Amino acid sequence: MNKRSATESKSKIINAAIKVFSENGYKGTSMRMIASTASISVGGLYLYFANKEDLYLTLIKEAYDELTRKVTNARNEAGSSSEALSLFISHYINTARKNRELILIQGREHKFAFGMDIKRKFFRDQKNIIEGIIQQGITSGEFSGCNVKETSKIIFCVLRGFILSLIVEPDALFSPEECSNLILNGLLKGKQK
Amino acid sequence: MNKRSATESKSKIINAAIKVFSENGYKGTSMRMIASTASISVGGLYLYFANKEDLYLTLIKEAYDELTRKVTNARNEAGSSSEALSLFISHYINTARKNRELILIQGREHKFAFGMDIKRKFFRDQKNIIEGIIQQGITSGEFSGCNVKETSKIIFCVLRGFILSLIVEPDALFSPEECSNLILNGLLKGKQK
Amino acid sequence: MNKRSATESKSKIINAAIKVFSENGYKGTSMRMIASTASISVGGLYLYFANKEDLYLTLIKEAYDELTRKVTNARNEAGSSSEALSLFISHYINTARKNRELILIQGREHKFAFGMDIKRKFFRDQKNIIEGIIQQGITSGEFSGCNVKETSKIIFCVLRGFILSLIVEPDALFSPEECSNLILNGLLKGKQK
Amino acid sequence: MNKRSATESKSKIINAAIKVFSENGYKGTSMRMIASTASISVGGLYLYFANKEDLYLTLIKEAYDELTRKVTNARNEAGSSSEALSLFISHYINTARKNRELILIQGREHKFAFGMDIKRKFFRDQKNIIEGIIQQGITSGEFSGCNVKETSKIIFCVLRGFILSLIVEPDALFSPEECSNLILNGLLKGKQK
DNA sequence: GATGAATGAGTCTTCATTCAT
DNA sequence: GATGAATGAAGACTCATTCAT
Repeated sequence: MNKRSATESKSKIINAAIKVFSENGYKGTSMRMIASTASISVGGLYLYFANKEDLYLTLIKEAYDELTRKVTNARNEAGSSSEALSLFISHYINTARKNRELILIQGREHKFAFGMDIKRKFFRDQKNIIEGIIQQGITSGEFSGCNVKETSKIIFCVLRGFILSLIVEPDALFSPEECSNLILNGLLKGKQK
Repeated sequence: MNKRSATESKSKIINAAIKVFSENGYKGTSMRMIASTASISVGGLYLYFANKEDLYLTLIKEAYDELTRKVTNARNEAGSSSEALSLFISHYINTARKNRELILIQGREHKFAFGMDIKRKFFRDQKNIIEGIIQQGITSGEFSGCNVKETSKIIFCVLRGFILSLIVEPDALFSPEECSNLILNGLLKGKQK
Repeated sequence: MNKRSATESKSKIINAAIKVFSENGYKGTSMRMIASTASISVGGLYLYFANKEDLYLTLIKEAYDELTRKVTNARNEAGSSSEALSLFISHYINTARKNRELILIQGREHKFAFGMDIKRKFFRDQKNIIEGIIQQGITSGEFSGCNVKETSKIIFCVLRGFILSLIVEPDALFSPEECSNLILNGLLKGKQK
Repeated sequence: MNKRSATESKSKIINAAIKVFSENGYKGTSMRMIASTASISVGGLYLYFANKEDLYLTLIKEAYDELTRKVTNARNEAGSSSEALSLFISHYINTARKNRELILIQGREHKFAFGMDIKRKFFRDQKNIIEGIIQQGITSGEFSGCNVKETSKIIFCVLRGFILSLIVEPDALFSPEECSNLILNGLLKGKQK
């Protein structure tokens, strides 16, 4: 019966849960797995979280909030729209890379019966930020007059795909710079960079 | 008690399994769910598949093979590299859209203890095809001299993200044309289309 | 994996459940106890009943129905009101004695969160029958003009107490005849029997 | 961290336990519930009672003792046997009504693995008192010559049923007077009251 | 071939009890 | 005295798998 402070235990649990959930998904993770990873008893888990769902939700909420905070800043720091988009992309990707656990964002195996409101809000927020950047670029004459909504969906999908690759297939990871470059300039020749 | 031919039963099971797995994930799907969707008995499932894993593996293998077949053709049908890439993208996306279940490809909730070899091979194949198209475009002077490996990873990530969106958030879906356009031309002004 | 017919298994479970619930109460009974008493696996229980509550409810419903049926007949078979009451009492007590499990009727340990509607209806029905008998006895001049409602409550309480004694303290059981006698004649001397 | 005297804490716990046990039964009551009702820590409970069972036993023992004390007096206060019986009944019922928690006496959900000796002794004592009253009434010529043992069992059952009704179904409660009246005079006409 | 009753290990969750502070 | 974090066994329920029919 190791006596730890409440906060210490809670953070041990959170870290363990992030690790185990991200490796095995929601359904594939048992409370026992989390407990043993956190070096705590099964019952101990329920001292800090009402149930498995609550634990999971806490996790993704935290991850979302952190990413949203960083990414929002990106927009404000930038001089031009190109720069804003590049910053957005690299913030997003670097945060995801560091917090491999962010993959949770994309968790999909439990039918989204819960937590979907959190997730949807997050996705909407992200897409709005991208749309804002692109719209501004078009208005300022920096970007060509593309379909804003479609384009931001595509960009968002690159990032989503990146995160999924973090778990599925680490070799698939690319650098933020190359990504910005492709999105800004495209593949075809004849664009003055 | 229905007397069906073996193949008929097997295909009923496969279709049911695709539907149910794609909606609920691997862990979220029970053999009973598959059986009842296939209008067959639980025991009947084990007449055609050794176990749940075997059934799942059969499924993704088939889905992969079909997509690979279609996508490979894309390359051969095309006149230019741009066209090849556009065809690849639209084949990929349209197939995925039609076979919503393809999302299985990306399924991640069961620790990848099995089936990972199949998946990895599939991913590698896909990326090789894209790399081939890009390389050819550069060689022929059609594309600018980008980093082939990185670029194809990014393109692959868009597609992967698209598939994930199929389940997660249908609003996020974009059109293949817009996607090809962005990838080919980029966002910045000043490219003659 | 003994193969029994569905009905056979279900009745084995019901009998086991009656026995175990009546001995240990709702909370004090585990599904494992019922399963092992029924010589069936734990999972087997859930083939026939959705959950513990469902099993319990089925039981008390059946017990109530049987008792109500028997007791209703009592009234119709009797010639006089005295006889009707005596028959009611002996039917009630004998049925309860035979189905020791009837005690479930009185189960109280789970806060009555469920099943209370069934129980209440049963109690109301029983009391109505007694009231009917007493009222008729008064009308016909057979009984003295007592407070019908109060009196039937008291009689009902004797029966309820009898059933509780079945579990708590078998020595406390009395004969239906003596009970009828006391209720009809009272303790005081000077009544011509 | 409240500094209370030991006796103060102990009585707070007892009161809380009476309340909670009587509402939820033995198995339905958790130590945490008692602790929080008593505004004490979980660990604090174990400072005064060895375990849950000990706490429960202390409770029913106290409740029994109180009732026995009151009811014993009844006998001594009375002039006649009729009066003694009436007093016994009203003391019993009124005490029970006031201490709704007395229902614990009848608690049945925990297999009676423990506490049964206490309970049995209590029941035996009560019945002996009733038997004594009846016997005396017969000897003195006040009561008719009924079967003493059977009759006292029946009377005891009315009281037991009354207590059970306290929880199960408050509408079923009757007045002590009516009860005494029925038991003394019976239902049939022709008795001079 | 096909059925579906049966199994039992495994899942989430609760709770009496202990003990470092 | 008092606290409350920690434990682990036990409970309700699920599900992949088997097998008698």
